[in-house]
Amino acid sequence: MLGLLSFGQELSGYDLKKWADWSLKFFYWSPSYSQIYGELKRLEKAGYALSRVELTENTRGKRVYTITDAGREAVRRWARDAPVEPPVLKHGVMLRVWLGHLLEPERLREIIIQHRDYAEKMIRLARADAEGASEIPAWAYPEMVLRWSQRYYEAERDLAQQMLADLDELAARPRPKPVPGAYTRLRE
Amino acid sequence: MLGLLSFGQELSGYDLKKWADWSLKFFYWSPSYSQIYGELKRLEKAGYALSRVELTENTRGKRVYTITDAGREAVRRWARDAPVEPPVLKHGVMLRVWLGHLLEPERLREIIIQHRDYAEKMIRLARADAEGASEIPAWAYPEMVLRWSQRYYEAERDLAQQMLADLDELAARPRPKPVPGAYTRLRE
DNA sequence: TCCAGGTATTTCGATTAGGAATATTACTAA
DNA sequence: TTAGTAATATTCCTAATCGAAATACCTGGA
Repeated sequence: MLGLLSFGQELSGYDLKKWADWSLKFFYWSPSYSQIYGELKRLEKAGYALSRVELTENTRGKRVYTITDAGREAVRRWARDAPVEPPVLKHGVMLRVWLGHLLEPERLREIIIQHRDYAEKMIRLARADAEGASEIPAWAYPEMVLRWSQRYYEAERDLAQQMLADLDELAARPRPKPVPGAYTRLRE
Repeated sequence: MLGLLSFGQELSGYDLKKWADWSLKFFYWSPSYSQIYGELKRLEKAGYALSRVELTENTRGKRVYTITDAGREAVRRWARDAPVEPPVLKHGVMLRVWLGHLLEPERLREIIIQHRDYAEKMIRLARADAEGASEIPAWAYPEMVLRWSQRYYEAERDLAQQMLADLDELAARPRPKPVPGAYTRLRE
């Protein structure tokens, strides 16, 4: 949240959510509204953000937040000093492949193909976002991440394609004789 | 959890946790103990799992669970019919790059290098796990996922390397003249 | 004038995380 | 033989988080 505010604009909770949805979609999840509004209050109490109620003519008021120097210092400290955590991945598609023994091979193929198509969609989205390359120096980093995202989803697509090939190879493989009791000895 | 049980062994909550930690580490998170023990009770109540207390000589008892036919049918249904959700990614490293304007360029490099090293470690781990390729047919799918994981982390490593190059390119880039007020017009 | 859709925030229950607490057993080294 | 620590096994508790719905207002178009 402080990271989003660190670009310098005044933002409402609603803005924060929309912007997080939009800008982090390729590499991070976006917190829920309840999370955001609660956190904004805590940030203000902690002195990391300041709010005021914006009352434009014939608009209902909204509370907008700006980051304070202390807040900027706090994100900066986090970005600089927090331990580099490994990325968190929850790959439902791979979980399904992992449970391949429960599915018909054709259904498994379909699932992987759907995932490949999803990756392709993400490539197009990232490419579209990367179009409007601006001259503003602060945007240089988000743009770098956009390029990374493009390549990431290209890799994801290629990986899915590879897996389809592996699946064919598995289907063609001569079946080894079943060992008696094999399934109960799995943990050795 | 049902997926883990679907391989056929009797497992305790503790086993479940350890096995989840070990077998899903490349592509999925592992639920917490509290989650697991609570869920096991619910699964039993729902008729998806059966438990008994194992009391070997001079061992303290432990409750072990097996999957029932209804349980097997439920995971199978999930694996087959549940909508193919996009993978969830929380890439803290990219979040940091995105906030690159808050860091010294050298620190950013260090962070990316650490991430590349992490990817390399994961490649080695996946390779090591893939070594013991078994003949047991049910293992074929986990092994496919292992191969996928290897390639996934290879891509992650290459992507990090690319990003280091991009970073150099950015540093070498002639700085555009700062536009007055540019930072406050970011949202247009 | 009506309705859909976007803006803006709050509320609530359910889920999940994650660590501490509690025991017991197994292994290792002094 | 004993002391210590690592591993096994489960429970408990608090805080974080989700996600969906509820509320309400504003705008634009049919």
